[in-house]
Formats: sequence, C-alpha cells, structure tokens
Amino acid sequence: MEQTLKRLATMQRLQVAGLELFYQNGYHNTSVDDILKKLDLSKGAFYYHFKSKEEFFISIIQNLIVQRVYSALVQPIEGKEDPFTIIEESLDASLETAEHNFFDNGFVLSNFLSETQGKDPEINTYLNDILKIWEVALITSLQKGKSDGYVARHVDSDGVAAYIISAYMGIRLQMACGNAKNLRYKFIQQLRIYFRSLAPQPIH
Amino acid sequence: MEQTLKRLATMQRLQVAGLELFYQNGYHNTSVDDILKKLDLSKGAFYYHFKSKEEFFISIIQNLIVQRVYSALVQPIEGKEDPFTIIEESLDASLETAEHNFFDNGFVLSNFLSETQGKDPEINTYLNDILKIWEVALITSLQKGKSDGYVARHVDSDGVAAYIISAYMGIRLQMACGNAKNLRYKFIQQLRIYFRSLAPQPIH
DNA sequence: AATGAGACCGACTAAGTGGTCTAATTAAGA
DNA sequence: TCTTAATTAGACCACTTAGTCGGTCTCATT
Repeated sequence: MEQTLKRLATMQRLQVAGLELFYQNGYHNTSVDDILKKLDLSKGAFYYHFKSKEEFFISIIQNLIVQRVYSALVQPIEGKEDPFTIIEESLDASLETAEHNFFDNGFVLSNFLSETQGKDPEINTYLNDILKIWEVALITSLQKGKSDGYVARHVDSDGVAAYIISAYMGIRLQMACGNAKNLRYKFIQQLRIYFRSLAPQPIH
Repeated sequence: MEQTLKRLATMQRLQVAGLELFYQNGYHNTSVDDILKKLDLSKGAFYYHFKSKEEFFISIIQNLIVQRVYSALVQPIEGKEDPFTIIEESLDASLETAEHNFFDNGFVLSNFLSETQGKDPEINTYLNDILKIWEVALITSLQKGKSDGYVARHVDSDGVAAYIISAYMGIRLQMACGNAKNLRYKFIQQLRIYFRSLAPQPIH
C-alpha cells in the first residue's frame, strides 16, 4: 500500500519532469540522463519503473498530455450551448495562458506530432488519438449547435472542426516563434469573422 | 573555374540530400553520416565544404528552402490582382502536391520551426525570416486588393495574413498525419467561406 | 617530370546514447 | 530482530554522434 504510493509518486515525478524536458527540447533531443539528472535519480530507478524510453513517453502521453488537452480544449465545450462563443472562449483562454508563459514552446500536441510523424508511428498514433478526441468534441458541439439554432444548417461540421484545429495549431506555432505580441488578439478577431459567416443568417 | 564547378556540384548534392533527410527524419534525428552514406561520400568531403552541421543546415535553408517557399507561396501571388482567388489557388496547389506526395511530411518550414524553436535560436531566426517573406507578400497582396476593390476596406490585413498562415501550417500537419483524405477539399471550402466575408459587401 | 593546390578519404577522438546488471539500501511484516 | 521484497545506485556495454587530422588522389601549370 505504502509502497504502491511511493511507486506512483516516483513514476509521476519522472513523467512530469520528462514532459517538461521533452516539451522544451524535443523527444529525440532529450536523453534519459537529462531527466534523471534533473531529479537526482539514477538509471536503475528509471528502468525499474519503465521498460524503455518510448514506453515512458507513451505513458506521459496517456497520463499527462491527454489530460491537459482535455481540460483545456474539450471539457470547456462539452455539453454547452452556443458553440461559436464557447469554442472561441476556450481557444482564447488557451492562447492567453500560452501568451503569459514566457517559456511557451507551442502546442504540445502539434509539436510532438510533427516530431514523431513518419519516424515513430506508435507514438504518433497515441498523439493522433488525442487530437481525434478534440475533433469529435468540436464536431459534436457544432452539430448540437445546429439543432439549437446557433449554427447554420448548411455548415459542414467536419470541415469547420478541421479548420479550427488547423488555425489553432498554426497560431500556437507562430506565437511560440515570438512573432508579434498581439497575435492572439488578431487571431480571435479573424476567428470571430469566420464564425459569424457560419451562423444562421437573418432573412431579409 | 573547373574546380569551382565541381565544388558547387558536390555542395549542392550534399544540400539536396541533406534537406531530404532532415525533412524526413528531422534535423536532430539525422546524422551527418546518414547523409554521407546516401551519397557515398566521406566525412572529409563534408567538413571540407561546411564547417559544421549547423552551418550546413543554414546553407540549406538559405539556398533551398527559401527558394521552394518563394516559388510555391510567394511568387504566385506577387503583383497579381484579386488576392482571395489567387491566394486560394496558391494554397490549393501546394496542398495538391502535398496530397499526391506519398511521403509528405508536412510543411517544411513549420516542421523545422517547431523543431528548432527554443533550442537552436540561430537556425530559428533564418526560418522565421522566410516566414516573414511570405507574410509580407500576403499583406501586400491584401492591401493592393483594397485599392482594387477586391478586399473590404475595414479588413485587418495583418490579421488575415497571420490567420492564413496559421491555417495553412495547421492543415499541412494534419494532412501529414494522414487524417482523412478529403482534408484538402474541406480546407479550401472553409477558406472560401472565410474569404467571402472579407470581400466588399454589396449594399442592400 | 615536378609542383602544388583543390578535393576527398577514412581512421580516430571525446562525448554522448539507450539499456543491462549487480550490489547496496530501504522499508514492511514476522 | 530477522527475513524478504521493493526500490535505487551507478558501473558498465555496445553503439552513435559531431568533428579532427594526416594522408592520398586528381589535374592544371610550369
């Protein structure tokens, strides 16, 4: 019981530190030793809990990344009405935390996706699954929005979802590259214009 | 004279092979030896022409990447009228070549940007410069479009440009991850909707 | 034929890399 | 207190990395 707790604690410490370094320097550019050095742990500890670096990363994806994406981008829009407003708010909030984080390195998911795509197919799959969760949440929200009269009937929910995801991933990368300070404001502005043309038009 | 030609030929062979591997496997995940093996060349040859791996990559950026981005995304819109149509066409053409390329790994520029951002500031700078060229071309085109009556006066050209870049970078990443086949079609569809709301509205 | 510069070879180094293994330490239960 | 198992230390292994360096080859000029 007590042991199990300690085990989980050490594993979590490793995962948190691992994610931080992977996010900062990239998965391939971060060695297991780097992580261990940061925590004053030894090789033995690491390979006692995880059987390889890859499996370790996958555990991070499934424990930490999935949760962060969910709480930042999925949960806020789930079950709510008025999709455009609520989606805009969730994106704006995410951009705000990114903007105020001096060490922002872009959107976790898209960073790792672009690093592992092609090379590490297994890892890539797990990342894609998370993206899919977000996509489904967006589509569901938009569809519900049609019934509720917030979204025009003719709108292609899949297409809109893909477009939102694209735009968000792209803006996060640009923000991380330090291109202009008011990027977030501009982005939300354009998003709003786009959304407006997807709302039901008053007949005249 | 004859020597100079040979020198340039070898350098270019190295750069072309280097870009291909860097693009496929990432900069950090590709060793100098990998490139040399591909060309049946030796360490000596490489370090005779380039003084480091980093300088080598920078030369690739300035010789090859800048040119590709320019000819695919900048040149097609330069000096032309009707920004929305012409921008849409250039993006669609780029997406088409990407779609038909079985080994597509995403947008070169955004891949390298996300890999080097934070870690390799010098490389990142050169990549950002290229992005800036595209951004300026977009803004210029939009501004000219205002004078020519294709773009509504109230439109924020900077914001629109940033939004276009974001969306394109994002969709390329999604396409590279193999998410759905008709992603390109959907994307262009949404882009068109967005553009429509930026055109001057007929008075009624 | 001799020279000398440009281009290239490939063994070598030093610093990592992921991963293994044994021994030591710690903590729990009897 | 003794035993036993969970946990951690850290030396070690085979391999890869970027970069160096003395030497070799080619070939135009003398």
